[in-house]
Amino acid sequence: MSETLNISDAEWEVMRVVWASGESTSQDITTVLNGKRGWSQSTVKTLLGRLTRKGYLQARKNARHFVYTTHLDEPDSLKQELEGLLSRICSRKIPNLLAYLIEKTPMIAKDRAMLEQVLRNKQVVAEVPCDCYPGQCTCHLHASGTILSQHSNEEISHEN
Amino acid sequence: MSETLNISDAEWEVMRVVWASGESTSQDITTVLNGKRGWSQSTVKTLLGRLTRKGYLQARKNARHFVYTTHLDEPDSLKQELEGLLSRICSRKIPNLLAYLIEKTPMIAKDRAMLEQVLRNKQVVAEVPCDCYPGQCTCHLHASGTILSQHSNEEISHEN
DNA sequence: CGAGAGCGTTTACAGTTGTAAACTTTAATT
DNA sequence: AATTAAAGTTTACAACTGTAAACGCTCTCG
Repeated sequence: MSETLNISDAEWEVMRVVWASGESTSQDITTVLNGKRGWSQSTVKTLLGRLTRKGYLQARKNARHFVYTTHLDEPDSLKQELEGLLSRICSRKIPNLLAYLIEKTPMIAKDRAMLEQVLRNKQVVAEVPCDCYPGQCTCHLHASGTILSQHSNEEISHEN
Repeated sequence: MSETLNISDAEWEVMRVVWASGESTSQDITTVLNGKRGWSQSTVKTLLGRLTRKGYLQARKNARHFVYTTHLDEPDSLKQELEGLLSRICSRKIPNLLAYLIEKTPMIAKDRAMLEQVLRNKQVVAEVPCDCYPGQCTCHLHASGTILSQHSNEEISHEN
């Protein structure tokens, strides 16, 4: 339905306030972000405008003022942003990345137990296919026709 | 030493080619990215220029042409980009995010075993502190002075 | 040695982002 | 009803991105 979610860093700061309080006035948000980032009311208002235009926030008229709410879910939104980043590397390398994340994330015993449980239930496959475009991953080095010509002695054909 | 790594999506496409082949000429890269994204030689050259200026790529003069290399490590670079995203949510919520990532990442048995091992070795703490700025996380709702003023009690909910 | 091929550099240009001032509309107060 | 304060809207503007054409230097081939 929605296009790819696209929330900038500054916009995310605003979203966090809305997510935290459920409903926020422009003033609420300004108070928080002025404290955290020193932003002026103008800045927050611009961000609110952009987020509303993008459809990520709804402005509802309250007795005196506008109240902003969102239909977006915070963890879901972050997941979407994560997808983009994770697609930057070969899917075969992602488990290693996960290992790193697990190592560096502080957690309590319950978290660890939960993750262990998830892992225990995890279905594995016989082989994870490399999803990279040839020439962007070493998985393809041994593949048949490598796109790259070995730049050595031969001169190059100029296509167009 | 280096500032926060900052590689845009388009630049990353170029980096991937260099990472994959170790050494690439502008032409190598153009070939790959023309195939994958339809980019012209000009586009690739611009990107190469920007990456070189940022210090992410080195241009070394070979016999006839330039060869680009990098000192950056691909997984490390991605980790750095990930940090930025992960700092968008409360550190207490990260384990749940990890659970999601584990679930959705296809892996082979060895990967799962490796992750299980990592988890087994994982040190846990008694409590994970909320690292959010007050007003940006519900962890702070019960904290003493809430920054946000409660806006009026009367609710106007015209939800559709 | 001159011409063309190849490659890096400069310039271009629209769209997004970060930050904010100025302007306008609306609602509360006197 | 006029004034004013608050909130939304418009305008601003530089930096960064995505995409690419034009320009210029150098190396190689004839």
